[in-house]
Amino acid sequence: MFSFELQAICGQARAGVLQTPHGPLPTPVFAPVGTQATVKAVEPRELSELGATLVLSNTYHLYLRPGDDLISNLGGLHQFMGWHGPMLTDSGGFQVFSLGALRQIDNDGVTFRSHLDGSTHRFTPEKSIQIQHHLGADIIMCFDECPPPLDRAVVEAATARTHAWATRCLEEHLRSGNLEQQALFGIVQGGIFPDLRAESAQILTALDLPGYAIGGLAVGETKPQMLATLDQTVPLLPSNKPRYLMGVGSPEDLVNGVSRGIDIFDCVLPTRVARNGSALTRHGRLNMRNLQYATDSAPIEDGCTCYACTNFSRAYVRHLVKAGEILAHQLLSLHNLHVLLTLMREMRAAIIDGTLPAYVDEFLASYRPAGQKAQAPR
RNA sequence: CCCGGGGUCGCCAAGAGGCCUAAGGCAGGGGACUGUAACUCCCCUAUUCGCAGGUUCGAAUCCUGCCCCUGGGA
Repeated sequence: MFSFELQAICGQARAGVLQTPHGPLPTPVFAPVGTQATVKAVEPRELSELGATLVLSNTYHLYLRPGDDLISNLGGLHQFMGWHGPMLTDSGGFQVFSLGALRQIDNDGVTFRSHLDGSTHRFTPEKSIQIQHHLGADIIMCFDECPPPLDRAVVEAATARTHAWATRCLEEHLRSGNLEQQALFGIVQGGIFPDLRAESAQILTALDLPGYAIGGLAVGETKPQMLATLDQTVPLLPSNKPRYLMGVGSPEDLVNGVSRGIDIFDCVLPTRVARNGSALTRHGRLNMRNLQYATDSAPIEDGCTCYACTNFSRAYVRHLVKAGEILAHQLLSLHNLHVLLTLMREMRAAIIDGTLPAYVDEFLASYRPAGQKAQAPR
């Protein structure tokens, strides 16, 4: 279980397959985020139809509500949410820091207040692993501290803590005897500081975990800083194990990540942005509220084969968005996930064909990142 | 016809002589969103207060006339 086999390598990029208890997971792969045991506005059936293979869910949220023991008693997270493919749970570290009010960090763990009712809770590395055992995802994550990436002193302290916690996570995981059901991934921290990243990678790889994540990116640094950190950090991770870039990303981030040797991504962006009325396309982002789409009979994205694009006009989608209709969330989430999942499939094929560099060049040449207005080709 | 009430941004609505080149909300226009606190956040949107005069150093605010809504009575 959890063997990782590389099928092809193209530059730094790899195409592989990770074996999980819920089936083989071809990489590179993008995982839609289902924080509260649901990918918002998307049915598991639709996820399958979109070709999603890995779904991320969340320790912090499910611990607070409905409770990890409840989920465990009902047969685990797969059964509970009706997703029967590979699944990954985040450790709760990121959420404790981004959501939990009045958090107090010490070397043993974190005390925080629930964002739901203000009640006080405490996560330790052991607790996070125990919760993740209850949930039962195929891939579970070490409890880490995700600091703002630019403040060296803060990053240094957080990285040291993350290392100590990783050891405790592994010990707790070993104690559980769950090694055949769940793979525990480590998380490299270090912000944008090469020496801290190197130290982090070295300490964590020594634990010989079945996979490694790069954490602490896309949280405030610039794109060039993120790419430089990837360029520097990825080669320090074992090449025979999956590499996971946490919380990323946008279409261009996926392309840049895959070409730098990342195997797994997750991101709320496609579904969150969908709920706020934006469409991702392979040329850039479209704000579907814009007046220019009011009478536009073209699909969201020309040539797209998703359900939203093959059945509805921009004018209709804009109407749904403006009217605050739930279907707007559904159609845009579907489309945005389709764009990213298709992108990943195409890149995987290009790696196997050995044509990834050309694919990447072509993609980036016609892509305008958010902030620069995308063309809306007719 | 008589007696009241009212006319401030597309809609609702503060304001009652100088702080009004007029609050706020909605709608509208634009932007944001990267290990998710879905339906959020940020920016923009009336030199003008029914119309015309007048009083005043100064009027959306006071006075006069007219127009238009609205309640009651003939």
